[in-house]
Amino acid sequence: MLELEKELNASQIKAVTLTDAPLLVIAGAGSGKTRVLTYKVAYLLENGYKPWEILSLTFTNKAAREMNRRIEQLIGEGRTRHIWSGTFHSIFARILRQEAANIGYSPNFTIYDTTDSQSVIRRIVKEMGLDDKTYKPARILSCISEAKSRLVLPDAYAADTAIMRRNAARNISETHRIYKRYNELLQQSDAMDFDDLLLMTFLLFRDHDDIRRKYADRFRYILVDEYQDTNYAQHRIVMQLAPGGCICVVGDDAQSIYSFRGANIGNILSFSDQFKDTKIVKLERNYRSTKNIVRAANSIIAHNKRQIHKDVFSEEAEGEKIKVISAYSDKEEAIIVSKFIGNYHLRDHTELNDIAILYRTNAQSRAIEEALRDKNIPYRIYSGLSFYQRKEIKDVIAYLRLIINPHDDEALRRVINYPARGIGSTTLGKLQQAASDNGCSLWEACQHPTEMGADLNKGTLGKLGIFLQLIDDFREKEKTLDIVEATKYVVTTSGIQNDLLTDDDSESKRQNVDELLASIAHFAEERREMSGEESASLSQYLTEVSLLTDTDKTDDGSPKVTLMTVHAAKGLEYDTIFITGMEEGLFPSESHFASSAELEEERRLFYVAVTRAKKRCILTWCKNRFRYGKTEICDPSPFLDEIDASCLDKSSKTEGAGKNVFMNSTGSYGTGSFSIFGTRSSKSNNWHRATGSSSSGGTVPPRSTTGLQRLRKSDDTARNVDSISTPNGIVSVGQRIEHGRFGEGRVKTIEEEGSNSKITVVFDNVGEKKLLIKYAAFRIIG
DNA sequence: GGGATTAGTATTTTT
DNA sequence: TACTAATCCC
Repeated sequence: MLELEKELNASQIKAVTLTDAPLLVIAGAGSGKTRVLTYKVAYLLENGYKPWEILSLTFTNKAAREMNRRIEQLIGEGRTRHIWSGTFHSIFARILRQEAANIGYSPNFTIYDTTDSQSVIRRIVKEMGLDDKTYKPARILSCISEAKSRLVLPDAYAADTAIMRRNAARNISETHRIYKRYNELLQQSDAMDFDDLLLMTFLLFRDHDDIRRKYADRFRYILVDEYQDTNYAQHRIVMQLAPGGCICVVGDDAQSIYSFRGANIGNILSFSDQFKDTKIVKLERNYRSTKNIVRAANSIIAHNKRQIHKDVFSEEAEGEKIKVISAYSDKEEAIIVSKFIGNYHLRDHTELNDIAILYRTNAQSRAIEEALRDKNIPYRIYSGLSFYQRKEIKDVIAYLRLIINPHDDEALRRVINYPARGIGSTTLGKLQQAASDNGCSLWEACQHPTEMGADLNKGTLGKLGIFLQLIDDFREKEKTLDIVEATKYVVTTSGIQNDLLTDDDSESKRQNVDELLASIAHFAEERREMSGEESASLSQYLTEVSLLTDTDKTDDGSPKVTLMTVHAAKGLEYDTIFITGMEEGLFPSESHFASSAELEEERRLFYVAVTRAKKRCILTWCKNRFRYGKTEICDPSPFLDEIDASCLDKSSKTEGAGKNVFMNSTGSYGTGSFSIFGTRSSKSNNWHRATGSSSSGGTVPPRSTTGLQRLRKSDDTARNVDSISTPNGIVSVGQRIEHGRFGEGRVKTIEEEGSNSKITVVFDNVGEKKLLIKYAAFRIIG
């Protein structure tokens, strides 16, 4: 039985138990939003709703997982399995695969990522003979993306005079033709881009009311998290699915920071106009931060005009004042931050895991990384480039994509001559021409090149034939092998393995391919656990991977300071937060001075940054910043003046500035003075990036065998041992550990198998599970 | 087909 | 400055 009164405050209880009217929950920062959502699901389940009648939509995989974990914790594992819980994109991809026949797609359609989409556009621009200086792929794609997220199809796009006029003004008046052609090519390749997953779902429901009704009837209750971040398409689909208003959306307009990606703050501001008789519940008590931080944050956001009024308050301690510190340069700024961290760690015993350094742009991380390295402070960094964006990974995945969907032109182009097999750009050009002449995919053109008018010589035809046989062979093998075996087969047979082995500096690439294989194994294992299916399909894996980002990658959890952009920090919290680069033109970003709407978004971004802090918040800015190869003179951010002066530590300003003069003239501190972790060889990768090539970097001793050799060896060299070194410390048989999802348990056996080492653990509540050390999130408790 | 040079460009990026 | 992508040349 749920004990709501004990666990929740009055407005939280209201948000949980109100189920007979459309509900808008305005959840201030740190107000227990996830708590409310999980309790609400539990409450629904206790009040007659079946798991499969609940649809829970989030924006990130991480948020989805966190929700599921906490619901399980609340009501036990078994009952959550059939809840439709996931990201908009993954849930809709699932529906679209099920209903693919109705919209002219196959159930195995490919999901194109941004790179694939841009490459298609690049080709179209070339094909149409347009100037690639003005028709830049990224620019055009963002136009198309914007149109799709507003549910504007190519014909309507071309007919929209406002759009056409705007495009003409921007010198890209042919965009509508590119848009149309782009859609044709995607359809022909049996592929959808990210925006299509939403757009197609909308069209499916709009044009097939029986199908819409099927889902609308099934989902008796719908929950949507982060509603301020929904775009128009998502908003409309939600309306299609919840015509009766059995819906609860949760969000905070003050934390809307993704308008540049189409998020429409209006969706939450006007929610009650869209759904009749909407009830609004405001969660205003902040459980996260000190009074001082909440007051400071309120004073910042008060400068915005467009918002839903709320009184966020804290009942926590008064807390430290916010420090504002100026530095002479970005280098000094970094040194000051690392110095503070050293002090906090030594004097106040602040855990490194409880500290985060935030910045507006990724480029700012470099100086900070250097300063932290100098002081041997370990850090993890969430940066832009995803593991899955790496060339070697994309290559392998392209082969897998081709197995599932041979019409996937982008995958075919990627691998037709990798590894090199003598099918160069000339041949590809001819095939491409044949394909567009015949309105078919490249794959079909490859099947009958001569008939389709591609004039290839005997030798080339032979090479092409070998390639086609290779892919056919893969398609055959895929039917019988499980996904890990199939992928290994692809890596060895395609020649990728050989290519990576003959290249001396491919060590990290080999490791990455290894890691990919491990992640596939992990995926298969997880699927077996979750759904009880015998084996996961390649198609499922590819869907998951294409909708995955690097922030979803697991980390070993060892003590490290976290570095990331403010955007990436949304939804997270830390005891101590540094916000660096508080300069005019950087934060707020200079391109945002033009419109007040954009300045308000920057201000919300600053609000998000400050409200990440539980106890301590330090703001830094530099008088000089090195940008684009030049040192620029900077003024402090106007946002600094917007903070209520009573929340600021007055002494910090002068103190910081004074010291900087000293540091500037001396260049740096001695490296040993803040070496809190002893000296480590800079070669050993103690500070590996979250997106880095090796997830076992600092703790597992380096091996001399190459990645692929190790991988194959590890299959038959698995042996049982008594203890093993893991990123979380040494684990021995008989020890107790705590796992993020399974709770506490005792280690039964350990299989040493290189990077694929596993431990078998008997969990108190969920029984025996095998965990892959590399990925499992656990800690030793005894 | 692949290495080397050069030109261009540079927020934020849940999917 | 530093990275990527496109093109050039062998």
